[in-house]
Amino acid sequence: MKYKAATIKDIAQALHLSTSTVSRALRDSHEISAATKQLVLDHAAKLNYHPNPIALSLKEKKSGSIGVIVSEIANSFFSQTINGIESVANEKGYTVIISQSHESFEKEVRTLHYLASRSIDGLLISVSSATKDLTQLKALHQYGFPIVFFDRIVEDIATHKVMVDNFQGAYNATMHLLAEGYQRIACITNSAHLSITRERVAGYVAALEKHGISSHPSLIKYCFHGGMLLDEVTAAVNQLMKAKPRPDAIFTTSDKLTTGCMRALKKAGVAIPGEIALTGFSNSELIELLHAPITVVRQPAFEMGRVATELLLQLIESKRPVKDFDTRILQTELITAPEVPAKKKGRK
Amino acid sequence: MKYKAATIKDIAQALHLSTSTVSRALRDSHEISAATKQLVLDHAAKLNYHPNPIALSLKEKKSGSIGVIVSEIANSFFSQTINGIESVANEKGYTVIISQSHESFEKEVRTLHYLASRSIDGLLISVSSATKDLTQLKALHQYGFPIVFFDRIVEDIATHKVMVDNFQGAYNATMHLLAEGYQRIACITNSAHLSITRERVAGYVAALEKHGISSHPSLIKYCFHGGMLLDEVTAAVNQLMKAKPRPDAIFTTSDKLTTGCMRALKKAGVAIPGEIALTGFSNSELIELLHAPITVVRQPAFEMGRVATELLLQLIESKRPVKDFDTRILQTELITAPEVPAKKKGRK
DNA sequence: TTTATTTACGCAATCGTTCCCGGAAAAATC
DNA sequence: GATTTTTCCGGGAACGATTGCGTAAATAAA
Repeated sequence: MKYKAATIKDIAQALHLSTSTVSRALRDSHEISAATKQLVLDHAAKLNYHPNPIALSLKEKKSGSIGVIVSEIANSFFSQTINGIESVANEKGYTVIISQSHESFEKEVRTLHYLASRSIDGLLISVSSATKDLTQLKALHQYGFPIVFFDRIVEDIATHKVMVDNFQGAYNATMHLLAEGYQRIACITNSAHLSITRERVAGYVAALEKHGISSHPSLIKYCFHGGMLLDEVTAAVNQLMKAKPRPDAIFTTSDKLTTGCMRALKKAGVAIPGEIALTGFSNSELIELLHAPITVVRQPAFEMGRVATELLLQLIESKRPVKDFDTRILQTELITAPEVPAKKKGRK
Repeated sequence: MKYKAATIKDIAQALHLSTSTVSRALRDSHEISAATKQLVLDHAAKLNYHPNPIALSLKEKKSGSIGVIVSEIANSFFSQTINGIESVANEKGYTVIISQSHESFEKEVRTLHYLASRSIDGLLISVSSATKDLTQLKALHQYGFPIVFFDRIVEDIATHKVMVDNFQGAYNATMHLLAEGYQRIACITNSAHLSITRERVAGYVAALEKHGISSHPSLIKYCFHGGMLLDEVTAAVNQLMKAKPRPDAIFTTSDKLTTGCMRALKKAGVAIPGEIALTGFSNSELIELLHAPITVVRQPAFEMGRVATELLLQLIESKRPVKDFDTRILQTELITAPEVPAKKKGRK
């Protein structure tokens, strides 16, 4: 199916003009007479002419598109972030190309190569939970390629970064559980490679210590695949349920882990919050409809997307190499569950 | 921040060769000596050379990317569909450019123009609930531009289409409610413009008639914005709750409507399924975690994405104009709620 | 040795657009 | 009427890569 778009040359031939004249007429140059301009414009409209963006890109040495790599689109947090990214990008006339790593390092690297060779002008990335080797990213970065990290940061690479105050978010959530009287709080978290994992676990530990409770390594479960594999989460939950003094609460550090944990508990027949309380990071809009009303840490995902994109475009459009980089920290919000069963109150 | 990629010319100059020789060496042409090939390959690796896809696109007159327009990414059904689209596209070496209409006709038209002028090779689209004017789409189609419709079809335009058996899905869901003894079943559905609305409502009506129940227009509520506006759904629910003989069940025809309806019922303090039963289309993975276990119609979203993309690529890569078009109908699945409260059984 | 055939490479056009020059005709100035 | 200045437009290179064609040298066949 061949579909041939009209070119400047078509207009030129039809009107017995040169391509330069047509080009200038279309760009409303001052050195073209009003009569000729009108002629060209009319004919262009008749042919439904649109400048070929690919030819433009080739000349301008920029594609007008930015790449985004996230682990999963089917994740409230990321889809909200993408909405933020899209809103800024479209405002500025950029196209957004979204790719998913599905938490696989190999897929991430493939995607990275693919996007980079696809002539995108810059990259927004939240690394996969499996990412430990940074050579590819570093190479791209040292090459002068504009990259902005969001959510899951890579500390080693000097560029703009946007994230939430993970420590504080986790701290608040844990403090909330402690305030409700829970004492033995477990934590199910992501791959230990991730910046967000370290920070969120640190916040959790700090909250416990604030209450004079020392954190138990056996109560912190790392899920390498970040909740992508339900089995992994289920295993973590089951191990926790078998601990000698059973934990009375679980704090989860991501969307998939929160819902995965809930799924595992439901399957195991453990009542929330009757037998165990649950609190975690989540941007799902369905939280309030869940069978167990839980308190969640919500991230300003849309805002994060906006900020990251603004920084990236700034990087792309900067005339000279940018040397000092921003790290923007946004605040999370603790959305407390509408009603906490009375029996739980004043448990301490 | 200028980032200059190595070109074929750089290699040619460094090695005192012509660009043609370098190009042929890289493409492993038989008319280049093994020695020269090795030289070129080595130098290309050293410079981290990658062919400029934009230059290629200009020559080949194809961009190697396809556009996708959906109403919302943050919707389980669409994000699953996109995963299917991505899987096929990537297999075949195509890039996917995703855009959202947010159920706005204006945004859809803007996006359409934008994508079309962005040199995509083809388009996959599920039209917005607000789309009534088809001139833009028709123009593009008559122009010979490859388009495949999925989910929300446009009947007037002759091209490949992929959808589920909406009639049957709705019929099954309604029959399920009837089998459980519900008699007065309302329906909350999408904009009346949409193909899926007509078909699903027809399935609902047919099931009622099968049981000798005539459908009441007052029990069918059309939400123009397709659940994007919670207020609209809430209003519909509230009206239904005030009907003289109150309906004892609601059938919803889309993801957003199902959860929106549940939200409205919860706010109104109406118990599900105690006071009213709910069944509807939904691809959300959180359904089983909701406070009210409901039966849902699930669509093979991933599969739909795959099939639609295969058809589109077939259209794009076809040598001559395609004249006869496929309409693929996939089957839905009724996922019945795990346990239905006994009191509801044998209500009739 | 002469002719025919490979082998191995360079030249130049092409894709669609922009933009630097250069220049003819018209208009303005002296 | 002669010169200068505008006005308006065309020629051609450039962006990065591919490819048909031409051709020198090297090799094979006569």
